Amino acid sequence: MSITSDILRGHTEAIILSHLLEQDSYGYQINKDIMKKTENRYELKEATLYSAFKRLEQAGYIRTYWGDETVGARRRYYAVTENGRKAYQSYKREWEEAKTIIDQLLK
Amino acid sequence: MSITSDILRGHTEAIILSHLLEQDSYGYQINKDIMKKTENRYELKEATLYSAFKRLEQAGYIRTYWGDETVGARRRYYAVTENGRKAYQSYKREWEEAKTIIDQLLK
DNA sequence: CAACATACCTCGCCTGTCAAGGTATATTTT
DNA sequence: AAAATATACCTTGACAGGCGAGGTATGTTG
Repeated sequence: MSITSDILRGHTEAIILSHLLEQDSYGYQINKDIMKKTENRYELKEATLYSAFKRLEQAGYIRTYWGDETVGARRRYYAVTENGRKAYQSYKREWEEAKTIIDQLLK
Repeated sequence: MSITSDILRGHTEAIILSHLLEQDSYGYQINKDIMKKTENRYELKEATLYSAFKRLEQAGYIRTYWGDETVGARRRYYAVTENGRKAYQSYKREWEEAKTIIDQLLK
């Protein structure tokens, strides 16, 4: 991993929501997907992931259900709710604004 | 202020260094300048500012000296060191990479 | 003379990250 | 068959940065 977590801090929830908007998924898979998407430049650590799930669920942005695996370990799937969809749009706008501001300040 | 602090977190030191690279300055002024530069969309809170100064000085990225004001309150000026200049370049590269990664993940 | 602006600074809480640990099942290697 | 690895879940507690709230001192303005 080459990116320090403090810079990514605060984006975890948006990253998860974005990923779940593509399709429902589960913790272990999301962790692997993020690494793959970023070619190992960024890893969303498991502990970070699960604490974000908790916040997202409490906020009503995601809901969960158990997969019906007949083989292998059980999987807890996550799905974005309607409120989550809206929250994602808001996160995204915030990111665009933050990007502009930081770019302005780091000249 | 419209940008949440968690998104800006971790950029404080880079923002300060960038500002000081333009010219030496002091706490109160930097605080005002950042607000002006961002048209009040972002405020670097004083407590945040001073704790960042401490870290930057401890890291050897800035040095300080007292202004020679004959009127008004005394001012503690900050100046970027050579190491600070290098650190800034590093922060900047990190920011560019983080930007790419987040843009990739928030589709 | 009260209020506000300039200028400095500290303390302690809050929150997100994550190392380290744990559980259980399935597959692959020795 | 035992050991190692991979898949999958989860919690605890430490740590660090941000910042609200508070403090000090001087100068200016209504």
